[in-house]
Amino acid sequence: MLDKFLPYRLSFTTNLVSETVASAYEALFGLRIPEWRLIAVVAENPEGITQQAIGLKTRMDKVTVSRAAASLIDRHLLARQPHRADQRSHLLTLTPAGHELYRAIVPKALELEHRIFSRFSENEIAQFESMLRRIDEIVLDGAI
Amino acid sequence: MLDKFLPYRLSFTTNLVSETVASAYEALFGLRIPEWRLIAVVAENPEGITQQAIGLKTRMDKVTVSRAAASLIDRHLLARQPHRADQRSHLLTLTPAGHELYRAIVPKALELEHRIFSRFSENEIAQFESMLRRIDEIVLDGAI
DNA sequence: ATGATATAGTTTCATTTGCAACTAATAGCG
DNA sequence: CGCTATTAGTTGCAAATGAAACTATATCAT
Repeated sequence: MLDKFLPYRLSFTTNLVSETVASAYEALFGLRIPEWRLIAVVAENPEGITQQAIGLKTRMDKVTVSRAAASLIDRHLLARQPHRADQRSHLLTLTPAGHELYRAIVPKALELEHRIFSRFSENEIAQFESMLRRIDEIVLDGAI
Repeated sequence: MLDKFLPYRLSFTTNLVSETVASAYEALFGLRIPEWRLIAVVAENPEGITQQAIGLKTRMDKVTVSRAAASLIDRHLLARQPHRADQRSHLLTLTPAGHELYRAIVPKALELEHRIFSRFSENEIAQFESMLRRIDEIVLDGAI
């Protein structure tokens, strides 16, 4: 039963992968997963992005986002720009050091991904990703 | 970058699915995920199984297993049999109430799984599971 | 046998997590 | 405008997690 139960298998595999990835980021860059996610999202939104937008995109709790942001700002990897349109929030952007770190992480992340999926063809990888997204859709559509 | 990064996608999807499953188990049976896993594993090992064997199989921390077992024993869903071969451990078995609960959960779990994967063909489901297992192999083989 | 080392399981403690309450700013409605 | 309701983000608190220390039993080498 359990062994063939897909939510269990999914969780099992994800834990394995996440542990691997988390310890690599920690060892190489001193970043935890939420911190790395913020760096990546902010890097992809060079015009700046609010914490709540990050939360929406990644489904991370706003508390998690808040704490990751605070920690990165402390370390001068992230900066807050005033947000004209809504002064409750700020726009997060990367500092030069943040950019540099991002550029250093990306190739390592891709390399790691490549190793984890080393026995998959391009085609299989695409298919796997598409299946994950279909599951997301189903669950998010509330078809539960 | 992040959006296409497979360890991230995997974690994203798993979180969605796990939240769904966890709240269903909690609401329907008052069980947390580790507790449900113990019930299932013990049900599949009617001759009894030790906590450490459960930990090995499921990769749950021994503390998690210990606490889930204690809680289930408190609720008379699980019982400890003496373990002749090694008295540091016990063999966990289901009580009649535990069996009954197990028989009640299984169809609900399958139904939920069915809903989550409703847009997948049998074939796709098999393929998805096999991919997850291949990832497990790669990571567990230390090919990282 | 006897002492040294290892293992099963529990307990303790520190860390992580996320909900809920809070603060500050905004939006909507009279 | 001015009052109420809502939202962005932080802080406080309680629950969940896991590493490390601990207890009890087992194994192994002499």
